[in-house]
Amino acid sequence: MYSFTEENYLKTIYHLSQQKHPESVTTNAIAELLQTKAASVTDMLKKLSDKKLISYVKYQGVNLTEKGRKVAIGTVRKHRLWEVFLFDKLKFGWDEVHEVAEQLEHIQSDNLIEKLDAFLNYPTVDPHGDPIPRKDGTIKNQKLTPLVECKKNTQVVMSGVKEHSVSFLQHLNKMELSLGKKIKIHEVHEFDRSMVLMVDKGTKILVSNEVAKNILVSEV
Amino acid sequence: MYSFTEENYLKTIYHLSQQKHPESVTTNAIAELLQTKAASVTDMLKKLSDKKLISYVKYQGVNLTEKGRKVAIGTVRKHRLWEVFLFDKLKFGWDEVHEVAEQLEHIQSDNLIEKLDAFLNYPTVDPHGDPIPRKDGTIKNQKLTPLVECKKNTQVVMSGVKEHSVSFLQHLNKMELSLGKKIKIHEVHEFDRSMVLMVDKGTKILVSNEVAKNILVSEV
DNA sequence: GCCTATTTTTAGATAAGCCTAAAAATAGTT
DNA sequence: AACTATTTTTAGGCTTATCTAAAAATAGGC
Ligand SMILES: [Mn+2]
Ligand SMILES: [Mn+2]
Ligand SMILES: [Mn+2]
Ligand SMILES: [Mn+2]
Repeated sequence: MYSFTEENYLKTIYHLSQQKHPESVTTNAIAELLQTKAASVTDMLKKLSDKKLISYVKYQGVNLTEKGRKVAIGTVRKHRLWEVFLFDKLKFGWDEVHEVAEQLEHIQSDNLIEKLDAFLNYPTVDPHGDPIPRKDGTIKNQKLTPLVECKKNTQVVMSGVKEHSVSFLQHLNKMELSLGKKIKIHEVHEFDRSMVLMVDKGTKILVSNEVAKNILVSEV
Repeated sequence: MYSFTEENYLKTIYHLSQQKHPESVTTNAIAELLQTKAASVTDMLKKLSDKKLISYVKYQGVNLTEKGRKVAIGTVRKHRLWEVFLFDKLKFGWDEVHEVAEQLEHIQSDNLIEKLDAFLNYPTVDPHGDPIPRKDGTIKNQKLTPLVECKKNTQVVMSGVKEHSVSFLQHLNKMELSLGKKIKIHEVHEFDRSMVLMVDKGTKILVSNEVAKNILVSEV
């Protein structure tokens, strides 16, 4: 139905429009996320606009139409289901799944995605804790709190990440921090806002403020 | 490493060179299998030749080089592993797997294929009974016999198909014939060379000569 | 050896997606 | 309101993979 490239653009516009609501998405922002040039983005925006997938006014940025939003969410759904497959079944690391899912998300077969969903037992979140859109396009968005906002002595569960970069995920691997771990905030250092955590009742570990800002937790 | 299109051309040349040995593969044969035009094929042959993937002499047809054969076999390996995944894990029918595997085979990640292979428990044949090339490029080719060559009262196991079309596979579904079934040749009608089979010691079924020619069997 | 049907290649276009460089529009500052 | 820095678009090209139509090569019959 839609090309590899069109799906990538729509997904990118979708992600950007989630970030800075309710502003329109800019040409440069798209170019940066897609690692391409602004001129190329303008070309594609015209094409997507012709196909009624976005509403686009020259120089004013873009917004997804309902039609475009459906395609974008469908692509996000495919991406996250594949990530679950790679992580749960093939034993990829959570730092490795994104790159491969970036390709797999463009395989065209509705039947494939439905069967994959069933095979994975209808997962609701991906390996990074992000929600998997349902087939009908709805998304159950559970609000997660940045670890940094938690007070001393509270008990929480690590449930997501704000930053998705490979280097950040690998850093968490080294710290043996992964989704599902029970975390108790043992101490918060005033000086640099670093936190001492008690993980799964094991040894205490220290995380920097930068790390604590990018870990998302939920109540026990 | 190699594009979607290049992989498809190399795989097609490989399949054609398997069929009619030791002749060179012709431009028209490639065009027909790929559902494209001869002029387009000539363009691609030049490109593949420049990349030393095929040996190509104008008007004389093509042959894969060792380098090209490796890429082709790698693609066949990926295709058949994905078919096993779709059939065994996602419960696709054997008439449905080819189309989707045609896309999945182009996902670029050596790691993915190794992990998929392990997940599937290192299968040796795909859902059509075709051998899966090993990682090192070797292929264990067990010789299968066309059912039509079997004599009355012999007992065999259905182990492959010669024809891979969706309509033939669906016809076999209707007849409840699938890989692994034990077949005893109960009778061979002289008139139209149709055969009466006893399947899994159940009821007798009649298959036409056309069908019997395209079923491959091995000894019990 | 020549003629003809068939196959294959060349020539010239097209479409998608990308690029650089230049021009135009916008937004922020005075 | 005018100047300027930044953003965005346009203009013109490039690459990959296609196509149609025409030209060239080949193979087979006589
Ligand atoms: Mn992608
Ligand atoms: Mn994810
Ligand atoms: Mn393919
Ligand atoms: Mn197969």
